[in-house]
Amino acid sequence: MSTNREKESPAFRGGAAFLLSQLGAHVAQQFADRVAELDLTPAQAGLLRMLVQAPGRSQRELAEMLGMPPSRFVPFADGMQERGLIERRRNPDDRRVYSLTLTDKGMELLARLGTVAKAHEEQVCQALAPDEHQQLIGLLRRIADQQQLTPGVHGGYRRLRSG
Amino acid sequence: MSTNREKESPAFRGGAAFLLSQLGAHVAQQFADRVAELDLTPAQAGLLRMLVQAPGRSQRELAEMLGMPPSRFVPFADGMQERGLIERRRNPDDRRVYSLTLTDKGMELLARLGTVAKAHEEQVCQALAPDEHQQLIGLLRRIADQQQLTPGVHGGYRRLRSG
DNA sequence: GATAATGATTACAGATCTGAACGATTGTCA
DNA sequence: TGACAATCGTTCAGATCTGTAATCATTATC
Repeated sequence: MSTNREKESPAFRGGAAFLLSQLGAHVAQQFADRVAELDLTPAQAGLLRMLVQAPGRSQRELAEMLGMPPSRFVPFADGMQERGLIERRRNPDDRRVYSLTLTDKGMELLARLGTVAKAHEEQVCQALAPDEHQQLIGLLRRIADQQQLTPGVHGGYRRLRSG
Repeated sequence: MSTNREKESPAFRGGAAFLLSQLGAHVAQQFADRVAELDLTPAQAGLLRMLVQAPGRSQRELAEMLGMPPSRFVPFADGMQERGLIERRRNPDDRRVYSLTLTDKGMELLARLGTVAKAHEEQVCQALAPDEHQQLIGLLRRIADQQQLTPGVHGGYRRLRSG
């Protein structure tokens, strides 16, 4: 039952899981190329998006969402602060935590990021008719929900863990 | 035109490009966890698949397909050879190149890998009815073709390049 | 008011990546 | 034939990246 020529041929192209992984890596790379023109990495772009969705989060929460250890988040946020994109503000209620927010310059860049993301979306889905495009989004959201992925948060800014 | 509450809300969950990237990372991580039980990394699993699809390729070709520099491919192949999964054979016509092939042990492991991949596919697409599952595969293949991705080859075993 | 817990940060050691070089072999061309 | 360039596999050193654990300030517990 392992040599059916008909059953095995789809395996050469992979099922949905393989295609998602393959396309995901491809799409992520293209996005990285695009945002590089704004001097941003995908993780930096992700932070901008996260800060506008829910401002005032602590660094630990943000690091958790981005899938990076807090120790790595510090120099990561440093760079964005030095560029004037984000602001660290001490929380008056708990002076241990920093509340991170976007600066005006950060919001400006986020707007340009939106333009880039829109162009990227269209370039990726060129092959699809508008109704198919919506169909795909629907299917992907159903999977994302069932897999309990946080909407709008991309935890993939880490290397694949083997354990 | 940038503050339509209706138009902006889907952006919070992301379009198809974001979902593909998010789900791709998630699915790739789950696959990594699964194949780890076979003492394999995703890249190693990919090499096994590639060798059965088209045996006798040179290391340089394989490295190219996997998206890693030849210098990194060498220790990568070393490990698999030491485990007796692949074989390096000098090409009689061109003694510079090695032709890599699967050993019996490698093919055996590849069979177990197929079982793992099948279970993974079902787990990923739990949320979808059988016809939706096929629909999704169809849409993803159309995109993959249009984006000129090599069928069955996952070039994402590299870090995201910023340039 | 002493002790434990938490957030941010730093220090450090280990893994990992990259690009340039090297030896061996083959193609090219006078 | 013989010099020269190109290719394949490989190695190596420098740079980069990554996670763990220790440190400091602040807050919760009791």
